[in-house]
Amino acid sequence: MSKENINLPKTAFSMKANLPSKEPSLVEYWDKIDLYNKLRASTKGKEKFILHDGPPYANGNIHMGTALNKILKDIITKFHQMNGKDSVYVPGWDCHGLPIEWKIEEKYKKNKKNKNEVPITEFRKECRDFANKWIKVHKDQFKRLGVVGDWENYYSTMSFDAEAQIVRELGKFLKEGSLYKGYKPVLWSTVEKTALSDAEVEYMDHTSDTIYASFLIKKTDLKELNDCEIIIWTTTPWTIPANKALAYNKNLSYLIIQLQDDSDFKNRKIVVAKDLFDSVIKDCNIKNFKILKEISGKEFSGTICKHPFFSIGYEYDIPMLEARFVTTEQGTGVVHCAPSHGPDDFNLCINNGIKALETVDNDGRYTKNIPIFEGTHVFKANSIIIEKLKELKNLLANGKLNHSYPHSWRSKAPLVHRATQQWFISMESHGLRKKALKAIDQTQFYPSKGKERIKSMIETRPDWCVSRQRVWGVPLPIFISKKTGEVLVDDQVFENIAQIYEKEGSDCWFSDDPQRFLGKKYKAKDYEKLSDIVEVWFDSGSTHSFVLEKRKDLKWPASMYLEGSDQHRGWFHSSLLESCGTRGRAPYESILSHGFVVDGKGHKMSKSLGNAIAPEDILKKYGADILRVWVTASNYAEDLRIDYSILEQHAESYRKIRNTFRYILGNLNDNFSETNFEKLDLKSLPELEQYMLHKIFVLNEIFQKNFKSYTFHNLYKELLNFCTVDLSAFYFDIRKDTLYCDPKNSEKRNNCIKVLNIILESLLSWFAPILSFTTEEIFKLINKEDNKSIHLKEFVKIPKSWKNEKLSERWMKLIRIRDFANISIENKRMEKIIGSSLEATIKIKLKKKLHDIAKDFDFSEICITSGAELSKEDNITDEILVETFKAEGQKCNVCWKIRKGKCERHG
RNA sequence: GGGCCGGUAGCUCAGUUGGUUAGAGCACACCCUUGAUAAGGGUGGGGUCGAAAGUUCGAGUCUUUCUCGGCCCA
Repeated sequence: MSKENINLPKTAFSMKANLPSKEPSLVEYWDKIDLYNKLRASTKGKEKFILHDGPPYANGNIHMGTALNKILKDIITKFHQMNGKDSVYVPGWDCHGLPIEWKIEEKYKKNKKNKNEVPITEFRKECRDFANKWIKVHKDQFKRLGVVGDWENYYSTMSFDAEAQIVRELGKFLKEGSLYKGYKPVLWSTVEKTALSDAEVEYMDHTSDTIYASFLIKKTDLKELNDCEIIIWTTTPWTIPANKALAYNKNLSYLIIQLQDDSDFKNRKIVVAKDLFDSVIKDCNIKNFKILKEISGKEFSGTICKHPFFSIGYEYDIPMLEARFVTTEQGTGVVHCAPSHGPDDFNLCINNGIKALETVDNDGRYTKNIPIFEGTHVFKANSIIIEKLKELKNLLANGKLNHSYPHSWRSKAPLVHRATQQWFISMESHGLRKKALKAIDQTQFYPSKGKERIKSMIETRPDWCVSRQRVWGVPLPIFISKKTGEVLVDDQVFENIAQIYEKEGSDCWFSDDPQRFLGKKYKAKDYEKLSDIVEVWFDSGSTHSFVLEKRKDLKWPASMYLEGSDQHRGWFHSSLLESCGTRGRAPYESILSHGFVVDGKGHKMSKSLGNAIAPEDILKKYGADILRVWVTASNYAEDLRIDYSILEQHAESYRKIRNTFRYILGNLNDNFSETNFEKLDLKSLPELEQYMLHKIFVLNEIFQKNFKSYTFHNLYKELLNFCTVDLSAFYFDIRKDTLYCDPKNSEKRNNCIKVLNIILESLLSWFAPILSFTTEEIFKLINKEDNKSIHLKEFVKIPKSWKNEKLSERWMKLIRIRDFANISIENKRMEKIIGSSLEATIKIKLKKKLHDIAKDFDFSEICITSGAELSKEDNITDEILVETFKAEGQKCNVCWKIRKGKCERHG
């Protein structure tokens, strides 16, 4: 007998995956067979599942976070598709905004070209080209990950119909009256010359000048305060000229102190909070002093001070105002208020009838409203202000402080608060906050903690500032009457603008005659045309209107929005507000948020730490399916760790899965035949096969449960365990004998082949959304027809009849006996009495109860030994006792079993 | 600095309403196999659950503080 006479596995499915070189050809294949449209056709008319793509910014190569995001989206889309829904995925890109504008400006700077000399439409064209270029790059990178979507008809926020629809959406807010003109301090970058959104600000350490300055009391109701000086502390001396008020806390105690050191302040009386007294004394190096009196903050009421620059033209009154935001964390317990330069200051002043003026221009220079210092840049003003205070003897002390301070994320330059004219959507005027909170309650969150996160943000957020003083964006469609100062609100005008944009885009707003937009009803000379653009969060917040609503293949609201957890403040947030403002509900039914990709130690990835991994490198080394395994096996509710050792581990489990497939394919000789699950005659199968079908039934239940809760990492673990524990180490190992050594036409072998077919079909469908490439590779091997794909299949439907708890319980007991046998065999193996388990014969002693269950089974088969004797034995300590002996006799050349005399099967 | 979330074996993850010696797979060690072979099988050693304190008859599971990490905000 030789190897030719037994049925050894044979397959074209290689053990080595070679994913990096194999995967790209599968991407081509999907393109070639037009998989996306085939998918649409295959589920036409079925219930839709719409995962609306959150648009990535069309700039730079994708990073791990993007890869994670897209793979997760693809997995979910495929799951729903295979679950029988029409699961449509339309990818999109976010295109407007500062980062691209900045890139183009940099290019100009390199070429020594001045941006202001370039026509605005030309500049915008370059921005558009830039975005288009990156969309193309991204598209290929996403496809390489195995992501299937409508790549030919993607959406972008800069498409003409998007720009048109954004105008219509803004029109709705204008018409309603919730979009209003405001005058508020915003964080302003004097480098980029623009206001920045929250997302564009980053906090970094910064060393500021600090000063203790004095404000002489001019008028007070408390006689002890006469001739006293209020001391304030600030880290922005340059805001002193814009000072309009002082804030105190009525719940604090304050001290009046007479200074006695030899200095400018000798014998002068100062006032500071009692709790901060020690730190002020220390900071200002005060040695000799006398505490004259302790007063309550309440007693400041009605007090008026003089500006420290009173004598040089700052002659206005500085009232003291009560404010809760004054604390004793640092400073003096009195806060200097410049309404143009801080939100707290602004609110306090406006509530007390003090208006903010334009004190600093776009470039960061003092305006004419700042006497003496006009034209000075605020970043150069500190030393000048400090000198002037010193000269006027109103500087008690100065120093430096290193603290966290807002910077531009792009230029890294420090920012300032500056009052500018801006356009806001009110959270209150038309109940937007209330609507949004209600919408959150009606939304399903995965994981559930996302709900509280976005809720607390909506509860406390201020009005939405939607204007930007830039050029690369959708222009605010606003005309202001020169006569009345009123905003023009007319549906016909908005629609006219929208229709123009639909044809040619929004560039024309900047170049064309305003009359064109106004139509015949109004005269251009009566109106001022705004040149602000809409902030980009409004763009992306409107995607639901120009993608979900406009496309016939989609539906509104979306079934799901899926992004990183930072988008609770980003896209989830802006989409919610936009949609609640215009349509009264969220544009999504559910939200799935994932954590961030961090390195193997849980630290964030950064260039400076050198711990970042590029998706590109992983694709080259391992392939996309390994990356997809990493996504699936990780718990996205938390941060996701990745490094090469983690990937190596996932690659290892991939190999296990691949070999599981390979074993099946080998024994089927790549001849797959589909089984009618419902018609399968269970009774005709051996118990072991029935048990495997039961296992498949149970696994399918677990699979469905985890799919519905989107807990893919648990699902993957179950699949992997099935492959390793139930198949490789158990079923496959036991059935090798039958598969290899029984005749091809034997009933037992055929039954096993039947089950292998079922296992193959099940595993393929379960793994298809995850291992999109590998399952397709296998599918192509076993399906000779052209133009087919595993992704066009549905998940297997497992008949309830496969469930057999009684049989399962029985087999769990048999497996326990097998475990005992293995330990006994291992002992003999360690003693070098036997090598392979087929060299052993075992004697199993069982107590009656277990014996009754086990007596009809052949344990030489279950334990892969040459012989097994079963006996009833009640005099044993354990329930089970297994003894192993060296099998005696001759080894059969075919099945390798050792028998005295001839082999029953092979003679 | 504030808010939220998290820290269970080397790795990825389970641990139901607090209750028997904390689980799985992978990795590791040793052995076997050479008819899944750059594969396969068996056995085994690893955590006291980020740290401390507290509540309780009893805590990975509740409370507080601290620490580390992440996200968001200032």
